[in-house]
Amino acid sequence: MSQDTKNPRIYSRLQIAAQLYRKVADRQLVEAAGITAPQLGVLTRVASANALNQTSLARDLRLNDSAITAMVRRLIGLGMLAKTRSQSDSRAWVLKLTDKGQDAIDRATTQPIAINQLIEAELGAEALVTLTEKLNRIITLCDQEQTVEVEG
Amino acid sequence: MSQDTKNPRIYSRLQIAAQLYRKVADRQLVEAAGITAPQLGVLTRVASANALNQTSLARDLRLNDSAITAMVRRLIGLGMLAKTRSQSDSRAWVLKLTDKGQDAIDRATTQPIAINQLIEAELGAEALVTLTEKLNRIITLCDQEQTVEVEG
DNA sequence: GTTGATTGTTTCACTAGTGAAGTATATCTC
DNA sequence: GAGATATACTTCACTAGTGAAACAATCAAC
Repeated sequence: MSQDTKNPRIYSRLQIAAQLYRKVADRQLVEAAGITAPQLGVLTRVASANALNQTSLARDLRLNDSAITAMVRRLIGLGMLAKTRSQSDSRAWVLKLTDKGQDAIDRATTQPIAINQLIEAELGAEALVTLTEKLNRIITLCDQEQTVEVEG
Repeated sequence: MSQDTKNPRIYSRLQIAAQLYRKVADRQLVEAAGITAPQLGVLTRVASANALNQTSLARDLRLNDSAITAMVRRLIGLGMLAKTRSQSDSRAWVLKLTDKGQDAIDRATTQPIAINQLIEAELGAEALVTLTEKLNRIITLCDQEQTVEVEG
């Protein structure tokens, strides 16, 4: 009984926070820009690079190749993204924003997303920094565990 | 450019940390106990209650009713869980652990899950507490945003 | 005691992710 | 330059979640 209140705490808090944050952010983002939070992540990455292929995108966002395949398909379906064959490597695609995709980014950055502002304001700059640091620490530890498993 | 390194930082760090943590924890848990982390969450909740129905379970874990329907179906498929009609309310099911389900919990609590121990050890007790507090703060803020939206 | 609202559960269509296996193109090596 | 290896991407089957709509059983009110 005290076991299931000690150990899983962090894990489950993290899951609940991430899930809930995404749910609320999605709702507000879809309202403001017609896209979800993960989709905005893809679009902004494509916007800031200048000839991105899917494998690099996957690495940048720390996602699976197949997650990117699906993501890109949806975004093309929404008319936010376009892909053309790379001239230097005919296996690869070059991803480009459409006007509609740029528009979505603009709307998402112009209209403030309430939940982001609320969390930033309530936690304060300092707490945000230490929180980010701890999350990064967790990410690093997970990465280590993964490589250990693969090698061992 | 400085915009997409400022605002989405927290959101995306949180998502990446939660996703990665789950991936690693799942791998180690499946190895140790034959179940995933969310499944362990369900089983331990069922174990600690004494006549749980799905709606209460959903509330406890902060999940959708339909997520529970699917979760329970999978766990029954694995032979970890059983459900019988409630005698007091014939719409509801009463969830019960099978021996195999109890066994999975035992194995998950006996064999330490490396990633949990690593994170606890590396962050330290104090940092864990403040991290949990901040995650709870985020959860509360998201809850508020949700109820505001519904009412407004 | 019907009638109407609420509650417990399911189904459906969807997003978002993993991992393994397959295909096609590039690249390295001899 | 032919063969082995690596890389870019897709497909498939899966877990895990959301939200809306439906259905049946219960509960409250009249």
